[in-house]
Amino acid sequence: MPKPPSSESPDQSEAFRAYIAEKGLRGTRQRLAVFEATRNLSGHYTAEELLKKSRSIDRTVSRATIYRALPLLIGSGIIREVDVGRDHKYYLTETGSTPFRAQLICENCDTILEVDAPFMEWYGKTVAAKHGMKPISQKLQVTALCETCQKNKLSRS
Amino acid sequence: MPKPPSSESPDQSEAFRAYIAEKGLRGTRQRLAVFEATRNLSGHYTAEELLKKSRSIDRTVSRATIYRALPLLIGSGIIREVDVGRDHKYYLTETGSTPFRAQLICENCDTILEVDAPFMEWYGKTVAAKHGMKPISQKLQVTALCETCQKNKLSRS
DNA sequence: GTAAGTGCAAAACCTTTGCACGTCG
DNA sequence: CGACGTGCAAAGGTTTTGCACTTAC
Repeated sequence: MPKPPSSESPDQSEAFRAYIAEKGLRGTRQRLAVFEATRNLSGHYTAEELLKKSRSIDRTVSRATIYRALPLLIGSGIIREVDVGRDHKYYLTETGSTPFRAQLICENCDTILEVDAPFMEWYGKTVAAKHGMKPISQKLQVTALCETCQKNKLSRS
Repeated sequence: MPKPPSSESPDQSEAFRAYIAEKGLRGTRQRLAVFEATRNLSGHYTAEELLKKSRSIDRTVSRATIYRALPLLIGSGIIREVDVGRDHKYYLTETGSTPFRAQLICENCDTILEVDAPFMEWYGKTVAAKHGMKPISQKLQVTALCETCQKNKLSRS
């Protein structure tokens, strides 16, 4: 049984293959490896972490390929980009929940919590309409200090 | 009339001098020039634009000084930083309005509109508290397509 | 077969930093 | 005077790109 216990979402995989086929793109070994990597990652990860995971599936995946694959994965709804203004961006494998989510970020340890914020849809529509604009997306982020870091800060000062 | 119509806010200037004095810093020629530059800029500007304006007041201001002055200006409430995930950050001279403002950004032409969003304060407090966190700041941004760009996009395709 | 995709390494880009000199107080 | 601030230029670090080689279809 040389078959490793990896892919467990043949449907999502099909969705991805369908997406790239539809766009006239190619299902290369590397692209499929990067896709596979997103299946095996949870939480918020960086491009670098995606590269590492992808390479554990296919050693030939390069950093450039990761960066070239990211727009495809985002466009096909496989992953979501989360930019919290830090040095590097984070990515998140989509799980089918609302696309309207806010981020609660600890300023000290950079931990990110995703929280549903369905009213964002209404807010975006309303505000955009008020200025004759067509809403595309909305972003809501709360920077705070988590319990652990609150204690550490206190004991430090 | 050789006197140009520049500084018109002696009180704000005092507030800045007080702030740096309070922090044990120095009121150097360059710092005051950068401050003065913020008085003569409106809307969203970049560090580079602030440098240019500052140099029009004092030729000796360097790019490094701008970047070193920014945290001071932000800390003293003179300007506010607006990071919309573009290549460079934007800065905005404070006018005394609510610090709880959302940004409405045109995805195509990058124009930024500031809109009051007072409920952000409540939202931040509530969400943070729900996770035992202490809120620090919140950010709400709506990406959209402005009227002009909507027309251009249509006529282009 | 051929055009899209890939790896490598260099480029890009804003921002930060090290260092020696200048200057505020 | 002495420490803080400055200019210059080089470094930093993620993401992008040019180019020649591969490869999916």
